[in-house]
Amino acid sequence: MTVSSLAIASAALATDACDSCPIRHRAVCASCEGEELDRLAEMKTYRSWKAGDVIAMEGDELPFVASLVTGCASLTRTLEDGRTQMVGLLMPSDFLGRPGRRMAAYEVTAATDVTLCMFKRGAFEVMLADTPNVSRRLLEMSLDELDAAREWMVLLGRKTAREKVATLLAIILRRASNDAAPLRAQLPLTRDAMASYLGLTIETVSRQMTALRKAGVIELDGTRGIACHDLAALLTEAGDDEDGTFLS
Amino acid sequence: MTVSSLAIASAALATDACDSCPIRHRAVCASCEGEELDRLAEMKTYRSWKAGDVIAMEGDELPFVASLVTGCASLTRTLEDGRTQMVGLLMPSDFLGRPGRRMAAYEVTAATDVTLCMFKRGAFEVMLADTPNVSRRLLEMSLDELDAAREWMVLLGRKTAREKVATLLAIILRRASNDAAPLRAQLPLTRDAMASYLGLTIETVSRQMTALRKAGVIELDGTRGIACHDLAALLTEAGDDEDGTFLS
DNA sequence: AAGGCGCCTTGATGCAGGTCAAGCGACGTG
DNA sequence: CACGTCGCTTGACCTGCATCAAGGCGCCTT
Repeated sequence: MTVSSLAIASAALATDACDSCPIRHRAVCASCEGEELDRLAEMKTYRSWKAGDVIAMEGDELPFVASLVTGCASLTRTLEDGRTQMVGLLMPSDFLGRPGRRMAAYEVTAATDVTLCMFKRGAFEVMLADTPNVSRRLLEMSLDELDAAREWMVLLGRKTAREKVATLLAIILRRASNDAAPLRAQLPLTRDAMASYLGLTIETVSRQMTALRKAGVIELDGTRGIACHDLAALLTEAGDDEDGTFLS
Repeated sequence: MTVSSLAIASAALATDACDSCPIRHRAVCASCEGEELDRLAEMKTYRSWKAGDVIAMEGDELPFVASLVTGCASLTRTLEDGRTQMVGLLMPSDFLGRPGRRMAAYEVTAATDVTLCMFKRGAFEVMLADTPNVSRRLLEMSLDELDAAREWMVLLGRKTAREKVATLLAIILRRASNDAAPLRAQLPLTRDAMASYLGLTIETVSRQMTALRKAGVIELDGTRGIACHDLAALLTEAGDDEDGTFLS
């Protein structure tokens, strides 16, 4: 409403990680007009967690919805006997919390240090109801997540351990480095978290990582750093080396 | 707009499977007002497929969105080497097609005989844009599907073959019979489709079905009929019978 | 009636990935 | 410094499911 809040809004529009938008993405900001941005700016608060912190347990009251600003968080489901499967991996600009449902359906854990931009449910849902641009964007984001979940199901149901690990590494490498070989990244996940993502055990993940390294398709730098000159090789040739060239 | 179309709308409201609503569900119809129902009635057309028919291949142009009226259809993804994983199972009132994307992202196959209620994309999207009730309902449905996909991921990633089969049977039994033991159903899926759903082979599905029958937790009637007096037993005790009582 | 086909079941065997166990390097703490 | 812990790796072994193969049953066609 005031000149200063509009100035903040314009500044936000100049970056990809828009600061004033619940969905934290330029595509939305571009369609948010002044008044909406003002309302959002008044609703939001920030909060941070350390790597490993549990942000919410399954069944907890989650009195906010939020947009992930920095870091990486996971959604996991645990069966009665303790088996656990990751079912969501949130990266910056991803949305957390379901409008209209206060209970957390999954355990939410900070994989790395995390900052959330949080909105009180009441205010957010009022805004959703009378801001078609934002609700349409939220629908798009849900459908993108559904597509991602379906790709993930193919991975869980049909891929071999080596393909699983290669696929996950490729996803992370692509997100981290915007092209320009060699692709490099710091893994935001522990081996445990990777195993949970992939439906494998930690030992199998570890073995496949060293197998990929020995096959020459990736390089490891310490326990978190990875590099890859050829994503295609990672994804297709992974599992060759039949003559054992790299093992001798 | 006319008296007769309003009459049709009211009649539709009296049943759960609403005939005039793109989302085919009373919850939506209850929030759809007269004018919207009229517009929907003018947009829709019906079309049927036989069991086994391919409704759309991955990458096909899908010039409509639709609501599944009767029967059961599957979404599947196939890897380059032919491995295939089901990633969606549509039942009556489920929605098919993504607004804003004309390409089919998955192969759509009729599991049983199927009828779709179809809407031209252009008209549907115009209506979406200025009908908040319907677009909100579509968001809810997407989020429900996302939850279902995540349950499915737990199944694919962490459950044993026996648990997988038991879980699928329980889902079908619950949908088919509204309580009142013994639960009975005709499976809408072939063993092949079940294997595709579960990330297993057809042989393993078959073996687990007979194991569950021998353990006494289900009965089989021909190849498609199943019954179960005790869902809890199916889901928890599945895999016991350690002393072989039922095998002697 | 014979033959063929689609769908399902059952058996024998092999292997990918799980399980159990040991050890290693980095880091923090008394 | 010794010690414990945490995250990771590696090895040895085992098992659940895939694979390969055969056969049964219902149904259609000729």
